[in-house]
Amino acid sequence: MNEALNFAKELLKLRGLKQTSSRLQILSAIKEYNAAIPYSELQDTVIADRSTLYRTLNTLIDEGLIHKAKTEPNDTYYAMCGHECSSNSHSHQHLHFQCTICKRVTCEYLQDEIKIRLPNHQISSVEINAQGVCKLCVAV
Amino acid sequence: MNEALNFAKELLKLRGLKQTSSRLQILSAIKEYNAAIPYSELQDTVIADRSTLYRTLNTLIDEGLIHKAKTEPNDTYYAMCGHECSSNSHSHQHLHFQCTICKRVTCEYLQDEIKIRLPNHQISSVEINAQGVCKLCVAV
DNA sequence: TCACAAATGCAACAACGATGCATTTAAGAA
DNA sequence: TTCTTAAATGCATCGTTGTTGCATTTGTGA
Repeated sequence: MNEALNFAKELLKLRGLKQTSSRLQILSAIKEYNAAIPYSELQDTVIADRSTLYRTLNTLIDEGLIHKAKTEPNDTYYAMCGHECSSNSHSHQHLHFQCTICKRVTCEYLQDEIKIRLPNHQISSVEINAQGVCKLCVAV
Repeated sequence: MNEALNFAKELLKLRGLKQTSSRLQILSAIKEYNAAIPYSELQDTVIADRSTLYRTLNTLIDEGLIHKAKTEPNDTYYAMCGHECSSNSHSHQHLHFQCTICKRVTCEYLQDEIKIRLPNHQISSVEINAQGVCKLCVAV
């Protein structure tokens, strides 16, 4: 009946990856968190050596299962990727939003695509981080 | 005849700040670099204790003289602010661009302003980081 | 030249992130 | 089910970034 765990197992099977303890724990934790999960939360939750945690996170990123979000001043968050990501390419049509009140970090998809042009530059990737007040905290 | 040093002195005088050794060194170094300067470069260049370097950088940021740019995966750069910044507010109508070839980080001002709207969110600040190939490396 | 607040150097500490190496484990083959 | 093997893990260790407390030094204005 552990929904997040089943999700993690399915996802690993689908991508042809080993179902190791740390992978299952990490993916479950992210799934259950319902927002980008802070590294410290993973550290507290996942039962594994710190080096294993880092290595596994990097593996999952390389495989296109999760991605990283950085916030000011210095925190790292992890979130699930969509189906469009793979070990070949991460393509994220979203930005990362951090609420200055509750500190939650979420992936927000935009209706209008953002085009950025710089004369004489070839832009290959753009990363957008926004800060403000989220819909839950606005209501208060 | 040291232009960058004179610039640093003038800037500090203009803002009513003490002309200390680390401030002058840092501002001169940034001015001379002609791009956002990596922290490691400051570390190698500025003759001061590491803690002084950090404290002074934070002071200059607080006073609105410089600002920080972060790049993937984990580097911090520092650049001059425009006149519009002060100890009260940093307002940056630009993005940070890092060339994947020469690694230089520059502040790039956009002609068309970017508006980002998220339903039910109050956005207070937006930070944009772009990666690609700069005009110098494109030519090669 | 003096006084004082501010800046500095030094020491120590914490967190993040990486790596080498021996051991354990997941998963497919026999 | 058992065996095999590559991959994953734990442990030890290292380096960098960033912070803080405290005694000493320095810049500036009187």
